[in-house]
Amino acid sequence: MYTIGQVSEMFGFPVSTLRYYDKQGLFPEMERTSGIRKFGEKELEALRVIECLKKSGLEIKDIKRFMDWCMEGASTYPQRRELFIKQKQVVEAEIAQMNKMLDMLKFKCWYYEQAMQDGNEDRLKKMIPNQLPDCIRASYENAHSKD
Amino acid sequence: MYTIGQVSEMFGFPVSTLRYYDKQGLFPEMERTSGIRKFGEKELEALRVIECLKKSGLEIKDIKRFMDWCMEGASTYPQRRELFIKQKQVVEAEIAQMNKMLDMLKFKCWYYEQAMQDGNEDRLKKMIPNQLPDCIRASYENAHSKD
DNA sequence: ATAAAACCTAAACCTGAGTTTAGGTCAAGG
DNA sequence: CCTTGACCTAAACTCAGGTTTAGGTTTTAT
Repeated sequence: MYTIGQVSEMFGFPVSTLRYYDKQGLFPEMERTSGIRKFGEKELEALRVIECLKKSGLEIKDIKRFMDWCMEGASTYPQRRELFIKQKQVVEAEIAQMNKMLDMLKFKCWYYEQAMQDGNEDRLKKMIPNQLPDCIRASYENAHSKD
Repeated sequence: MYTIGQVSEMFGFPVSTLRYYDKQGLFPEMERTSGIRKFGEKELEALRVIECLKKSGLEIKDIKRFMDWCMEGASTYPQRRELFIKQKQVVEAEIAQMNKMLDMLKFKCWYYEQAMQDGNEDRLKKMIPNQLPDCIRASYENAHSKD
């Protein structure tokens, strides 16, 4: 069993955030001794899930709904499974998008490297895509394609 | 040259958001004819960069700073390059994290699939990591490792 | 026994990123 | 011409997700 301060250290969340999550109902089974919160293995696993679902873009109230399902027992397995399937798709789409952003960023890094060498952007601005070096053209085209 | 409504269509941003970005100074060179905004190629490229930098987690005021650098000319190439190098690292780290989240989500999908088959979580809860099927154990371990 | 450190609550406050509203102006088609 | 839809502004509003504050209790170390 851990105190809120220890959990804060372990996960790198401020204490105020853990209290806030608790208030939002994200630790429905947390115990207390004379008012003081006791985080057990259940709460640590909840925090791992919270971290994951938050990073995948879910709102607190939807995470709360998931915790409610967990309290409701076996009858909600289908909903919980559906949630994770959906978030898996969301994250896969996000990674794909991030990779596109990465291409844009790589292109811009190269672009400003060139601009610094040239002292201006004249040559770059006149350049058409097929004059780009191979390793950069792919990134450029990916970054400038629609969707 | 495009109107704000056309650009809204092209990029899928609400008109109010484009006006908001303009107000925040993200289109420093935008022209107008009798008060009406005219989006040219410069503004479209700015929007592509805005999209990219926002998705990489940059705040509006930092994007504004970048636009200011663009107005200042060749002397700010180093700062602009640094910005893109840093954001590239940020996005790379984010992708790595997303992949970890994905492993957690895959594990949870499998977990609830099993729970539905079993009708309860008894078997799953007693299971220790090396009893997991190979294809899931890797995800589980990745998802539960620190950092 | 006592003082410092860590815990507690409720409620006010903050921030970023827009959105909405109210009241007007502009331009393209009939 | 004139109307209708798209445009304009300033300012107020919204919302999620916390953080801060004020005032109090509990635990821990000396």
